Amino acid sequence: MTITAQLVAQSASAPMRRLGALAELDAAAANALELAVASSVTDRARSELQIEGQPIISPLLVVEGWAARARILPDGRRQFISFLLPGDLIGMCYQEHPLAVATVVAITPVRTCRAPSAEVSPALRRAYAVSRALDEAYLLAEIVRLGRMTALERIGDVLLELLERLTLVGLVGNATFEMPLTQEMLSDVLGLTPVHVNRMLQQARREGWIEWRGKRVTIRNPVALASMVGRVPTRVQAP
Amino acid sequence: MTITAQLVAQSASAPMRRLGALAELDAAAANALELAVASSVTDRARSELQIEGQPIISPLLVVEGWAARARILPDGRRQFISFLLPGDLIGMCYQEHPLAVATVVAITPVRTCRAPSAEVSPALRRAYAVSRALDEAYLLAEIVRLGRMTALERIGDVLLELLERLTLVGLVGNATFEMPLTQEMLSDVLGLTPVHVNRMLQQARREGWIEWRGKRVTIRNPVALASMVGRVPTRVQAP
DNA sequence: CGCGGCCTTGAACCCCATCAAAGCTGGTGG
DNA sequence: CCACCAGCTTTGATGGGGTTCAAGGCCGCG
Repeated sequence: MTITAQLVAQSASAPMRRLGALAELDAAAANALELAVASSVTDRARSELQIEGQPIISPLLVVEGWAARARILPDGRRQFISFLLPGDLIGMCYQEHPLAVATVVAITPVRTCRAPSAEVSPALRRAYAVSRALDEAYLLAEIVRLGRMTALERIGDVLLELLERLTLVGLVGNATFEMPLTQEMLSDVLGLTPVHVNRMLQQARREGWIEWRGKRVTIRNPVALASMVGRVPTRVQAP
Repeated sequence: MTITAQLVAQSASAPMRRLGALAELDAAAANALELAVASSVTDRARSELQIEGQPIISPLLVVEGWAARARILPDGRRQFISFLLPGDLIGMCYQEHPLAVATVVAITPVRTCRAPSAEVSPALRRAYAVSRALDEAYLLAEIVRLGRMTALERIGDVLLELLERLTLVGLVGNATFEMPLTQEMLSDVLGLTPVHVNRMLQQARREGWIEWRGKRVTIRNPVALASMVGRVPTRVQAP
């Protein structure tokens, strides 16, 4: 990679970086993305970008910040379905009159824009398709975590997933990344209580798996941790 | 519905019934489906229709029988991701060179056929889109089950989901349906041990929620059970 | 009649939940 | 610059939901 290309990559928006990593984008796709990102809006943390059961007006792209897809049971129990990171698509459906199947809440202030139509370019359509396949793969991973992993394994696995996904958008350096989640939010995605997450995190730190100070997380030895929790890199298409 | 239309509906294949319920099919779609179903093949129970990490040759339609998507951890722990029922799609992706993200195992002898291309008709494409959206909604439901429900609630919820899905294909009469699952398979989808599933099933029977004799399951009062486990009908598009 | 697969039962244990309270930290205003 | 406060993290004690291990019972089938 040339120095100028690097600079471009650094300055490009997260959606551009992510979708560009998923499929080779042509000029039409790049232009459409740049245009879309230019008119992005910011929502406050805790605001709801989509509400379960409500119609989806337009699919969105996360430009900056974190969000989560959540479901709430009638008695108040809350489960996070997945995290939405910069570059991720929200509510991209192909059926008519789509309804949101989960509520999307902003974890940090979140900047989003409307996702350009797939019609814009075959390259963009391909990128969307891969993105969608990845989304589904991560849902499966979440199911396995919740169904068959211990608390400690869940924590290691979800952190490795975040590392993997943030790497794709270029937000990781030295196995270290910004982590805006509270322990309570982690517990909501891991199907645990905040108290137990706290204790297991302490153990993970004590045993030297991870470092977590302030809002920065470092995974000490990603390869070793991956083999410990039985994790393999997520792949949805043959090279 | 006229009597002849009913007869047609009864004699139609499961994919035709299900996809026809998801979107109004035109003649092109119906013909393509009929043609595809005509050349279906049967796999023995326990055989693997797809293997995690392997390329997907062609998307399939389940014509008859049950299968499951599964993931196995290195140490042998197994988690079922979802059940595949008659009329369901398997491995329908839009990216190039797709890889299977889970293993598909036959629970009963399973008859499948290649899924006709979406190019065949806009109606078929619409049906596929709705089917896909439903699949995702059921994945979310599974995540909530595993993350935030008690064992008893998980059992009630998954049985209601099966009732809902089988109703769509016309395989339910009087809240009763054929249930080829062993308790071990149920435990694999519910993230529990077979022993505990057994005990909770006994409780569910004792308290009169369900009846389960041989391979037939009856849900005594679906509406009451739904409100008890906090379940709402799955909807992915506005009317 | 025997056998394999599935269901059932018992006892002991442990992981994680629950409830409650105390420490910490970063941001805000005086 | 300090005091204050809200939100987050940490800690302790206790209890329960689910697991584990092991054995026994049932049933359909060859």
